[in-house]
Amino acid sequence: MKRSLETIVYKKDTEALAKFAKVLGHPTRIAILKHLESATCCHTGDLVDVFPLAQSTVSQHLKELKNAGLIQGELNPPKIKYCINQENWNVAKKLFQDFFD
Amino acid sequence: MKRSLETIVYKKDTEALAKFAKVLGHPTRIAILKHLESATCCHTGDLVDVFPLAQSTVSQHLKELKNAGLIQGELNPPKIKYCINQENWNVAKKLFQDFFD
DNA sequence: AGTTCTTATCGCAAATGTACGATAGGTAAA
DNA sequence: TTTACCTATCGTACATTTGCGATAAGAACT
Repeated sequence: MKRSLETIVYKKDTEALAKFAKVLGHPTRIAILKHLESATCCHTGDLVDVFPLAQSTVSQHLKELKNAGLIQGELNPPKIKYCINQENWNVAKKLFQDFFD
Repeated sequence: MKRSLETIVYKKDTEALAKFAKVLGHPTRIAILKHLESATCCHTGDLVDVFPLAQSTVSQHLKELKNAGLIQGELNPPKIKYCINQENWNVAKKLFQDFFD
């Protein structure tokens, strides 16, 4: 990508909203989140069973959701239990609410 | 991308939400939409002045927003006036609202 | 120690996204 | 018709994303 020299700086809210939107911009991740909402919590393996995707692929999506802060995983050896991160979920919710008027 | 043979089919709402989110997943496009919200309408040239981006790049972002249905352009020769497409805007709004509880 | 179970990470391939300059297209006015 | 203006599209380069299989990492049990 030929980029201009300086990176464009946007308002914090704009950056934050775009970051959340980007992570939501894939149907699998939306579906994972919906699943986590309804199931309260679940393990990676459960999700691998739900989607016709490789385990590594599901794990990657979970990683991105975790990086964005939308989910969190707590150890429950040898499994990991993933849940919605309610705090950041509300942050994202508010950003979208404000954006859409 | 080595893909599995069959494409995964998601629920309609999931697909639609992901599509909107994807388009919102870039700070420039968020900023463009915010600008269009406040200015009611504006021309491509105005946006080119606002962002330190090439005219072709801005045009490309506008095209994606148009493809997603979030904006529409009406001819106002030799300029084009871009506005929020309120109908689809409301569709997106509702999808995000429902998603976030 | 080794075994098993679960999940993360690595390395690769292919697709998609982002940005630019250059060029084309379309309209209005000279 | 030529000129000027505004916008879209083309072609290109590089970055990022997506997906897979293979491998590593960690904990619990034998």
